[in-house]
Amino acid sequence: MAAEEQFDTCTCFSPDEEKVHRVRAQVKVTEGLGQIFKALGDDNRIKIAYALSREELCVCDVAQIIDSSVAAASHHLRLLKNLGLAKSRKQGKMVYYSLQDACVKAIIEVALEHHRGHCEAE
Amino acid sequence: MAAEEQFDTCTCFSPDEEKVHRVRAQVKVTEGLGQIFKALGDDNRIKIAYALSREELCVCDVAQIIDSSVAAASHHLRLLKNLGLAKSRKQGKMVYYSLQDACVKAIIEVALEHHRGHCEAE
DNA sequence: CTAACATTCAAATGATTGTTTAAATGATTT
DNA sequence: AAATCATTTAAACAATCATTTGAATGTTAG
Repeated sequence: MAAEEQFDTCTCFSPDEEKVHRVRAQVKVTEGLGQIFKALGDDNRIKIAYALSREELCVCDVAQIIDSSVAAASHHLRLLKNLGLAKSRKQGKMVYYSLQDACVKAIIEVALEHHRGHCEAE
Repeated sequence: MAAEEQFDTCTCFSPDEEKVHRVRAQVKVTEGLGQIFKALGDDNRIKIAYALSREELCVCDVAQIIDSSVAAASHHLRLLKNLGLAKSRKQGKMVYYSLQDACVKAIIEVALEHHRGHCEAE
């Protein structure tokens, strides 16, 4: 019994082999999608994103809202912008940020709905 | 000029003080919301979540789909379950996982829509 | 009861990531 | 032009998190 040990941990291959291969192919559409969630998966950045869904804000405002240094706020805002979740507008020395589009707002709102428990069970 | 230096980095306090305080209060509704996004913000877990939105799967299936060890798959599934994003059902020695509700599915779908670029600009 | 199997658990390692600090842009005002 | 201010950048540090490994549960079949 040495040749069969090429399968290291689990032997439940045959029963759902077809299913596994099918889903494995479908799952490829999520490529790169994780970054969007990763961006919103920080306590400070979800605060920022929600704040931007309510008002256009400058870096300094954001820093005060999340109670952080300006550098940290700028860092988070740049990340959100680079991922296409936020956009910026320069006016004088100030830079104003807002959400990229209604779709980003929708993501936050649906997640909030789930978080509040207002979801039909399946 | 020593007394004024209690403000460490930024002096733009007065112009939007009211705005900042208002948004700072609104932002509190996002408390705990970051965890949901953090859960979906891992490349393997978003794959798992999307897979579960398509089919009910056992731990072993999931491990093969994301090409990981069974222990790692189990770890991710438990995390999704603990956060209320997935649910499980035991049948014999197997444990079958699926998404918690339609709301979780909606979060993924809206995010996918944004990721594909099918979003009305603001 | 024993053996085999799917899953879970727990500790340790390695990699990612958020924050801090200090310096550097870019823009306005005097 | 010099000084001030908002923002950005970069490097260093601290903290978080995913994965691995090996062992432990709990379930079914012989």
